[in-house]
Amino acid sequence: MSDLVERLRGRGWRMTSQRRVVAEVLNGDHVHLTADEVHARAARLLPEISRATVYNTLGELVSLGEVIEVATDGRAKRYDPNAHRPHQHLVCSACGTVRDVHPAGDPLADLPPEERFGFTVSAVEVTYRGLCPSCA
Amino acid sequence: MSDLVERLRGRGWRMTSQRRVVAEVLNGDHVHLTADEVHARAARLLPEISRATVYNTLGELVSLGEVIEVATDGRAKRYDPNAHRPHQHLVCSACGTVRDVHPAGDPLADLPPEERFGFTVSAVEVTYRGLCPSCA
DNA sequence: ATCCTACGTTAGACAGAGTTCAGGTCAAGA
DNA sequence: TCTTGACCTGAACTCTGTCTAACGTAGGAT
Ligand SMILES: [Mn+2]
Ligand SMILES: [Mn+2]
Ligand SMILES: [Zn+2]
Ligand SMILES: [Zn+2]
Repeated sequence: MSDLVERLRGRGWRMTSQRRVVAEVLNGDHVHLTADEVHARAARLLPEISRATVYNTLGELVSLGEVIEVATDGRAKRYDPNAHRPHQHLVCSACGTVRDVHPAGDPLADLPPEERFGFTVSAVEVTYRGLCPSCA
Repeated sequence: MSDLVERLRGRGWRMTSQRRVVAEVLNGDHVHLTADEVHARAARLLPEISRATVYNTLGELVSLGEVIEVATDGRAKRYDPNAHRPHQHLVCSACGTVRDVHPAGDPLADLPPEERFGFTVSAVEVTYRGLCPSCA
Protein backbone atom coordinates (compact mmCIF):
# COMPACT_ATOMS: atom_id res chain seq x y z
CA MET A 1 0.00 0.00 0.00
CA SER A 2 3.03 2.29 0.41
CA ASP A 3 3.93 2.35 -3.28
CA LEU A 4 0.38 3.46 -3.85
CA VAL A 5 1.69 6.88 -2.92
CA GLU A 6 4.14 6.61 -5.83
CA ARG A 7 1.51 5.35 -8.24
CA LEU A 8 -0.79 8.21 -7.36
CA ARG A 9 2.01 10.73 -7.75
CA GLY A 10 2.86 9.14 -11.11
CA ARG A 11 -0.63 9.98 -12.27
CA GLY A 12 -0.13 13.60 -11.35
CA TRP A 13 -2.15 13.43 -8.17
CA ARG A 14 -1.32 15.68 -5.27
CA MET A 15 -0.17 13.78 -2.25
CA THR A 16 -2.13 15.17 0.65
CA SER A 17 -2.12 14.16 4.29
CA GLN A 18 -5.70 12.95 3.86
CA ARG A 19 -4.82 10.58 1.04
CA ARG A 20 -1.80 9.30 2.91
CA VAL A 21 -3.89 8.56 5.99
CA VAL A 22 -6.57 6.71 4.01
CA ALA A 23 -3.90 4.61 2.31
CA GLU A 24 -2.36 3.89 5.71
CA VAL A 25 -5.68 2.64 7.09
CA LEU A 26 -6.17 0.31 4.12
CA ASN A 27 -3.17 -1.81 4.98
CA GLY A 28 -3.11 -5.51 5.74
CA ASP A 29 -4.80 -8.77 4.87
CA HIS A 30 -8.51 -9.47 5.04
CA VAL A 31 -9.20 -5.77 5.32
CA HIS A 32 -12.80 -5.08 4.32
CA LEU A 33 -13.76 -1.81 5.97
CA THR A 34 -16.83 0.30 5.36
CA ALA A 35 -16.34 3.93 4.38
CA ASP A 36 -17.35 5.03 7.87
CA GLU A 37 -14.90 2.60 9.45
CA VAL A 38 -12.17 3.99 7.23
CA HIS A 39 -13.21 7.47 8.28
CA ALA A 40 -13.15 6.59 11.98
CA ARG A 41 -9.67 5.06 11.77
CA ALA A 42 -8.35 7.84 9.57
CA ALA A 43 -9.70 10.41 12.02
CA ARG A 44 -7.57 8.87 14.77
CA LEU A 45 -4.52 9.88 12.73
CA LEU A 46 -5.92 13.08 11.26
CA PRO A 47 -8.86 14.27 13.35
CA GLU A 48 -10.17 16.90 10.95
CA ILE A 49 -10.52 14.60 7.93
CA SER A 50 -14.01 14.77 6.47
CA ARG A 51 -16.39 12.04 5.44
CA ALA A 52 -16.61 13.50 1.94
CA THR A 53 -12.86 13.25 1.46
CA VAL A 54 -12.85 9.63 2.58
CA TYR A 55 -15.58 8.83 0.07
CA ASN A 56 -13.74 10.76 -2.66
CA THR A 57 -10.42 9.06 -1.95
CA LEU A 58 -11.95 5.59 -1.79
CA GLY A 59 -13.68 6.23 -5.11
CA GLU A 60 -10.37 7.32 -6.62
CA LEU A 61 -8.60 4.23 -5.33
CA VAL A 62 -11.34 2.08 -6.86
CA SER A 63 -10.96 3.85 -10.22
CA LEU A 64 -7.21 3.31 -10.00
CA GLY A 65 -7.80 -0.38 -9.47
CA GLU A 66 -5.98 -0.26 -6.14
CA VAL A 67 -9.07 -1.05 -4.08
CA ILE A 68 -12.09 -3.24 -4.79
CA GLU A 69 -15.60 -2.29 -3.80
CA VAL A 70 -17.46 -5.17 -2.15
CA ALA A 71 -21.25 -4.83 -1.90
CA THR A 72 -22.05 -7.47 0.72
CA ASP A 73 -25.77 -6.96 1.33
CA GLY A 74 -28.17 -4.17 2.14
CA ARG A 75 -25.38 -2.87 4.34
CA ALA A 76 -22.63 -0.41 3.58
CA LYS A 77 -20.14 -1.25 0.85
CA ARG A 78 -16.76 -2.53 1.99
CA TYR A 79 -13.42 -1.44 0.58
CA ASP A 80 -10.84 -4.12 -0.07
CA PRO A 81 -7.16 -3.26 -0.69
CA ASN A 82 -6.45 -6.83 -1.83
CA ALA A 83 -6.71 -5.96 -5.51
CA HIS A 84 -3.53 -7.85 -6.39
CA ARG A 85 -4.88 -11.35 -6.80
CA PRO A 86 -8.43 -12.08 -7.83
CA HIS A 87 -10.46 -13.69 -5.08
CA GLN A 88 -13.99 -14.19 -3.86
CA HIS A 89 -15.70 -13.53 -0.54
CA LEU A 90 -17.16 -15.48 2.34
CA VAL A 91 -19.60 -13.38 4.36
CA CYS A 92 -21.12 -14.10 7.78
CA SER A 93 -24.88 -13.67 7.53
CA ALA A 94 -25.04 -12.65 11.18
CA CYS A 95 -22.20 -10.21 11.88
CA GLY A 96 -21.12 -9.29 8.34
CA THR A 97 -17.51 -10.44 8.74
CA VAL A 98 -15.82 -10.89 5.35
CA ARG A 99 -13.01 -13.33 4.50
CA ASP A 100 -11.10 -13.69 1.25
CA VAL A 101 -11.49 -17.12 -0.35
CA HIS A 102 -10.02 -18.74 -3.45
CA PRO A 103 -12.44 -21.29 -4.88
CA ALA A 104 -11.29 -23.89 -7.38
CA GLY A 105 -12.54 -23.84 -10.94
CA ASP A 106 -13.50 -21.03 -13.28
CA PRO A 107 -17.09 -19.84 -12.87
CA LEU A 108 -16.90 -17.98 -16.20
CA ALA A 109 -16.39 -21.30 -17.99
CA ASP A 110 -19.49 -22.67 -16.26
CA LEU A 111 -21.78 -20.29 -18.13
CA PRO A 112 -22.63 -21.91 -21.47
CA PRO A 113 -23.01 -19.69 -24.57
CA GLU A 114 -26.75 -20.29 -24.81
CA GLU A 115 -27.09 -18.87 -21.30
CA ARG A 116 -25.33 -15.61 -22.20
CA PHE A 117 -28.19 -13.99 -24.15
CA GLY A 118 -25.76 -12.17 -26.42
CA PHE A 119 -24.03 -10.45 -23.49
CA THR A 120 -20.28 -9.84 -23.55
CA VAL A 121 -19.54 -11.40 -20.18
CA SER A 122 -16.38 -9.95 -18.67
CA ALA A 123 -16.44 -10.66 -14.95
CA VAL A 124 -17.98 -12.87 -12.31
CA GLU A 125 -18.37 -12.42 -8.57
CA VAL A 126 -18.99 -15.30 -6.20
CA THR A 127 -20.25 -14.63 -2.68
CA TYR A 128 -20.43 -17.47 -0.19
CA ARG A 129 -22.77 -16.95 2.76
CA GLY A 130 -22.91 -18.67 6.11
CA LEU A 131 -22.17 -18.30 9.79
CA CYS A 132 -18.71 -17.53 11.11
CA PRO A 133 -17.30 -19.55 14.06
CA SER A 134 -18.24 -16.80 16.54
CA CYS A 135 -21.83 -16.57 15.33
CA ALA A 136 -22.52 -20.30 14.81
CA MET B 1 -48.09 -16.44 -9.12
CA SER B 2 -51.87 -16.85 -9.01
CA ASP B 3 -51.82 -19.75 -6.55
CA LEU B 4 -49.75 -17.49 -4.34
CA VAL B 5 -53.09 -16.07 -3.29
CA GLU B 6 -54.06 -19.55 -2.11
CA ARG B 7 -50.77 -20.14 -0.31
CA LEU B 8 -51.10 -16.84 1.51
CA ARG B 9 -54.66 -17.62 2.48
CA GLY B 10 -53.56 -21.07 3.68
CA ARG B 11 -51.25 -19.37 6.11
CA GLY B 12 -54.11 -17.36 7.55
CA TRP B 13 -53.20 -14.18 5.75
CA ARG B 14 -55.91 -11.73 4.76
CA MET B 15 -56.21 -11.30 1.05
CA THR B 16 -56.29 -7.57 0.41
CA SER B 17 -56.44 -5.65 -2.84
CA GLN B 18 -52.92 -4.35 -2.14
CA ARG B 19 -51.42 -7.82 -1.82
CA ARG B 20 -53.25 -8.99 -4.92
CA VAL B 21 -51.90 -6.06 -6.93
CA VAL B 22 -48.30 -6.61 -5.78
CA ALA B 23 -48.58 -10.29 -6.70
CA GLU B 24 -49.99 -9.30 -10.09
CA VAL B 25 -47.05 -6.98 -10.78
CA LEU B 26 -44.55 -9.73 -9.92
CA ASN B 27 -45.63 -11.93 -12.80
CA GLY B 28 -43.48 -13.16 -15.65
CA ASP B 29 -39.98 -14.27 -16.50
CA HIS B 30 -36.80 -12.31 -15.87
CA VAL B 31 -38.68 -9.96 -13.57
CA HIS B 32 -36.26 -8.16 -11.25
CA LEU B 33 -37.97 -4.99 -10.10
CA THR B 34 -36.90 -2.62 -7.36
CA ALA B 35 -39.37 -1.87 -4.59
CA ASP B 36 -40.08 1.54 -6.08
CA GLU B 37 -40.68 0.02 -9.50
CA VAL B 38 -43.11 -2.44 -7.93
CA HIS B 39 -44.78 0.48 -6.21
CA ALA B 40 -45.06 2.49 -9.45
CA ARG B 41 -46.61 -0.42 -11.35
CA ALA B 42 -48.89 -1.38 -8.50
CA ALA B 43 -50.06 2.22 -8.25
CA ARG B 44 -51.24 2.09 -11.87
CA LEU B 45 -53.69 -0.61 -10.77
CA LEU B 46 -54.41 0.71 -7.28
CA PRO B 47 -53.45 4.39 -7.09
CA GLU B 48 -53.69 4.74 -3.32
CA ILE B 49 -51.26 1.93 -2.46
CA SER B 50 -48.50 3.12 -0.18
CA ARG B 51 -44.76 2.59 -0.32
CA ALA B 52 -44.79 1.07 3.17
CA THR B 53 -47.30 -1.58 2.11
CA VAL B 54 -45.22 -2.51 -0.92
CA TYR B 55 -42.15 -2.93 1.30
CA ASN B 56 -44.19 -4.91 3.84
CA THR B 57 -45.68 -7.19 1.21
CA LEU B 58 -42.37 -7.78 -0.54
CA GLY B 59 -40.79 -8.66 2.80
CA GLU B 60 -43.60 -11.11 3.49
CA LEU B 61 -43.21 -12.73 0.09
CA VAL B 62 -39.48 -13.10 0.74
CA SER B 63 -40.17 -14.72 4.13
CA LEU B 64 -42.64 -17.04 2.44
CA GLY B 65 -39.97 -18.07 -0.05
CA GLU B 66 -42.12 -16.88 -2.95
CA VAL B 67 -39.77 -14.07 -3.92
CA ILE B 68 -35.98 -13.74 -3.79
CA GLU B 69 -34.18 -10.55 -2.83
CA VAL B 70 -31.36 -9.74 -5.24
CA ALA B 71 -28.73 -7.18 -4.24
CA THR B 72 -27.12 -6.46 -7.61
CA ASP B 73 -24.92 -3.51 -6.63
CA GLY B 74 -24.92 -0.66 -4.12
CA ARG B 75 -28.31 0.35 -5.47
CA ALA B 76 -31.82 -0.70 -4.60
CA LYS B 77 -32.51 -4.38 -4.02
CA ARG B 78 -34.44 -6.18 -6.72
CA TYR B 79 -37.30 -8.57 -6.11
CA ASP B 80 -37.38 -11.77 -8.14
CA PRO B 81 -40.50 -13.96 -8.32
CA ASN B 82 -38.51 -16.80 -9.91
CA ALA B 83 -38.03 -18.61 -6.60
CA HIS B 84 -38.97 -22.01 -8.02
CA ARG B 85 -35.69 -23.01 -9.59
CA PRO B 86 -32.36 -21.89 -8.20
CA HIS B 87 -30.49 -19.67 -10.61
CA GLN B 88 -27.84 -16.99 -10.86
CA HIS B 89 -27.79 -13.55 -12.48
CA LEU B 90 -26.24 -11.87 -15.47
CA VAL B 91 -26.18 -8.09 -15.11
CA CYS B 92 -25.45 -5.45 -17.73
CA SER B 93 -22.80 -3.09 -16.39
CA ALA B 94 -24.20 -0.24 -18.44
CA CYS B 95 -27.99 -0.33 -18.21
CA GLY B 96 -28.50 -2.67 -15.24
CA THR B 97 -30.63 -5.22 -17.09
CA VAL B 98 -30.79 -8.53 -15.22
CA ARG B 99 -31.21 -11.98 -16.79
CA ASP B 100 -31.61 -15.33 -15.08
CA VAL B 101 -28.85 -17.80 -15.93
CA HIS B 102 -28.20 -21.43 -15.00
CA PRO B 103 -24.45 -22.11 -14.86
CA ALA B 104 -23.12 -25.66 -14.89
CA GLY B 105 -21.35 -27.06 -11.87
CA ASP B 106 -21.78 -26.46 -8.16
CA PRO B 107 -19.89 -23.42 -6.84
CA LEU B 108 -20.34 -24.65 -3.26
CA ALA B 109 -18.25 -27.72 -4.08
CA ASP B 110 -15.51 -25.45 -5.44
CA LEU B 111 -14.77 -24.01 -2.00
CA PRO B 112 -12.33 -26.39 -0.28
CA PRO B 113 -12.61 -26.95 3.49
CA GLU B 114 -9.35 -25.14 4.22
CA GLU B 115 -10.84 -22.06 2.56
CA ARG B 116 -13.91 -22.05 4.83
CA PHE B 117 -12.25 -20.67 7.97
CA GLY B 118 -14.63 -22.58 10.23
CA PHE B 119 -17.69 -21.00 8.64
CA THR B 120 -20.88 -22.99 8.13
CA VAL B 121 -21.34 -22.17 4.47
CA SER B 122 -24.98 -22.43 3.45
CA ALA B 123 -25.42 -20.49 0.23
CA VAL B 124 -23.56 -19.05 -2.70
CA GLU B 125 -24.47 -16.30 -5.14
CA VAL B 126 -22.84 -15.90 -8.53
CA THR B 127 -23.17 -12.65 -10.45
CA TYR B 128 -21.94 -12.43 -14.01
CA ARG B 129 -21.24 -8.94 -15.35
CA GLY B 130 -20.91 -7.68 -18.87
CA LEU B 131 -22.59 -5.67 -21.60
CA CYS B 132 -25.97 -6.60 -23.00
CA PRO B 133 -26.52 -6.63 -26.79
CA SER B 134 -28.12 -3.17 -26.73
CA CYS B 135 -25.27 -1.62 -24.76
CA ALA B 136 -22.34 -3.36 -26.49
C1' DA C 1 -76.82 -9.27 7.00
C1' DT C 2 -74.48 -6.92 10.46
C1' DC C 3 -71.00 -6.44 13.97
C1' DC C 4 -66.28 -6.79 15.88
C1' DT C 5 -61.73 -6.62 16.00
C1' DA C 6 -57.23 -8.02 15.02
C1' DC C 7 -54.67 -7.59 11.14
C1' DG C 8 -53.53 -4.54 7.33
C1' DT C 9 -52.78 0.10 5.30
C1' DT C 10 -51.40 4.86 5.22
C1' DA C 11 -48.74 9.19 5.51
C1' DG C 12 -45.12 10.99 7.23
C1' DA C 13 -41.24 11.07 10.27
C1' DC C 14 -36.98 8.97 10.70
C1' DA C 15 -32.33 6.70 9.75
C1' DG C 16 -28.16 5.08 7.24
C1' DA C 17 -25.35 5.43 3.20
C1' DG C 18 -23.65 8.10 -0.10
C1' DT C 19 -23.44 12.54 -3.23
C1' DT C 20 -23.15 17.35 -4.28
C1' DC C 21 -21.72 22.04 -3.79
C1' DA C 22 -19.91 26.64 -2.56
C1' DG C 23 -16.27 28.36 -0.47
C1' DG C 24 -11.85 27.99 1.91
C1' DT C 25 -7.05 25.58 1.78
C1' DC C 26 -2.68 24.02 0.22
C1' DA C 27 0.77 20.99 -2.73
C1' DA C 28 3.98 21.64 -5.85
C1' DG C 29 5.84 23.69 -9.98
C1' DA C 30 7.73 28.25 -11.61
C1' DT D 1 8.18 32.90 -2.34
C1' DC D 2 4.18 33.18 -5.44
C1' DT D 3 0.51 31.36 -7.90
C1' DT D 4 -3.00 28.48 -9.04
C1' DG D 5 -5.92 24.84 -9.80
C1' DA D 6 -6.57 20.66 -7.51
C1' DC D 7 -8.11 19.35 -3.03
C1' DC D 8 -10.72 19.50 1.37
C1' DT D 9 -14.60 20.72 4.37
C1' DG D 10 -19.22 20.98 6.37
C1' DA D 11 -23.69 21.09 5.40
C1' DA D 12 -27.44 20.26 2.70
C1' DC D 13 -29.36 16.91 -0.14
C1' DT D 14 -30.81 12.33 -2.45
C1' DC D 15 -31.85 7.69 -2.23
C1' DT D 16 -33.31 3.46 -0.05
C1' DG D 17 -35.52 1.47 3.49
C1' DT D 18 -37.76 1.26 8.38
C1' DC D 19 -40.95 2.62 11.96
C1' DT D 20 -45.12 4.39 14.12
C1' DA D 21 -49.63 6.04 15.33
C1' DA D 22 -54.05 6.47 13.58
C1' DC D 23 -57.27 4.78 10.44
C1' DG D 24 -59.56 1.04 7.53
C1' DT D 25 -61.32 -3.45 6.52
C1' DA D 26 -61.41 -8.83 5.71
C1' DG D 27 -63.56 -12.28 7.37
C1' DG D 28 -65.18 -15.00 11.34
C1' DA D 29 -68.83 -14.63 14.93
C1' DT D 30 -73.49 -13.74 15.95
MN1 LIG E 1 -11.36 -9.37 -0.28
MN1 LIG F 1 -33.63 -14.01 -11.13
ZN1 LIG G 1 -20.39 -13.80 12.37
ZN1 LIG H 1 -27.34 -2.90 -21.16
